[in-house]
Amino acid sequence: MNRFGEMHCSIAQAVSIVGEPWTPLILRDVFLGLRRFDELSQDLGISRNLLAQRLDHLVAAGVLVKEPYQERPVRYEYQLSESGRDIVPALLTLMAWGDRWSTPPGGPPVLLTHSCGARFRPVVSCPHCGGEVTADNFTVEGGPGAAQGPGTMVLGAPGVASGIS
Amino acid sequence: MNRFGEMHCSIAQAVSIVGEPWTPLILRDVFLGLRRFDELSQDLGISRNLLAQRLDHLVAAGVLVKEPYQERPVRYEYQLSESGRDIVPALLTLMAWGDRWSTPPGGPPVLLTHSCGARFRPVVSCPHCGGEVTADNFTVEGGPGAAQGPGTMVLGAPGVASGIS
DNA sequence: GAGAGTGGGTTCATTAAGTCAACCCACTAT
DNA sequence: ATAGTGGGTTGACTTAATGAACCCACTCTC
Repeated sequence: MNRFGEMHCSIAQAVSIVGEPWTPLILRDVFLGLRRFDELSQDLGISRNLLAQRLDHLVAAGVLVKEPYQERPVRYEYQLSESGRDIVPALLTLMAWGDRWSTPPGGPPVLLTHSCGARFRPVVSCPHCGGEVTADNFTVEGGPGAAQGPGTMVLGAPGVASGIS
Repeated sequence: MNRFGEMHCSIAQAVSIVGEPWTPLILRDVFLGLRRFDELSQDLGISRNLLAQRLDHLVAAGVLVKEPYQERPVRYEYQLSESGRDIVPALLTLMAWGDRWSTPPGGPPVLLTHSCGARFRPVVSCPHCGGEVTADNFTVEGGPGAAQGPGTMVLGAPGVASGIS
């Protein structure tokens, strides 16, 4: 796609797909039930050609699937694919951060309720111990796919670690 | 800043700050220990004027702080502020998603180790029950700050819910 | 004390991307 | 036959990103 897609960094990979302007909001709307071109166009106020381009990109990336919901005339709707559904929690963590650091007047625009019944604020945790992950309590090191290249100098040297203030 | 900042949506708020091209990668690098203009410029291969602009933006948004680390001549370094440190877990979830759906040949470029000792893949969970949050097991509803406006139609009507397939 | 080096930028011309309004087409409903 | 709907495309205009060059204050080396 763009140059981010060529970097050996999973953040860059994710950014090459969901880092384009509007894309996270398109995914949010599709998740929330808006599936048709015109609904998205109206809700977001995005220009229609750009919306068409973004949808194409997301379909090509496998994040959305485009399916006809009627014949004559053929009409399409967009839905989240498996990878699209899998990115929803990541969007939630971004939302939680936005809520925390730039809450609009009146309080948070949305509230979340988990299937356990609790209203919750999403946290990132370690699946082994269940503890929350923060900038201070984990380390990073180069993995098997680490490589030198643009955007990855800092990881090129295996063993580089961080965190644990 | 841009039009995303005016939307009544916390995802849009987050996107208005970290959704600009390069910004997530700048934050990643600063977190990993690159703090100086030239280090960032070299690692990312970003043009220098754009890097300067992004750093200014991030400092203005309170995500980074700029501090002199020597006098005569004055030299500055950038570090994560509290809100900057708080966004790191959100970047991890994006990274995990990138790892899962577009792993580069050779495996994931980085490995994470939690303070509990386990090598882990970050998951998003509900702090009350500890259970993982997926696209299928939570609901969304308009909160006190919900408002009509561009980018928020779907949330304007309180009570809109989703999830729980 | 002349020249090279370093850190942290700014300026400028070129190219790519986003925006807005208008248009198009296949079909349906009235 | 006319108007409406869904899902786009086209084209002119404006904004943003890129790459290379330049600048300045200061230090280090000879």
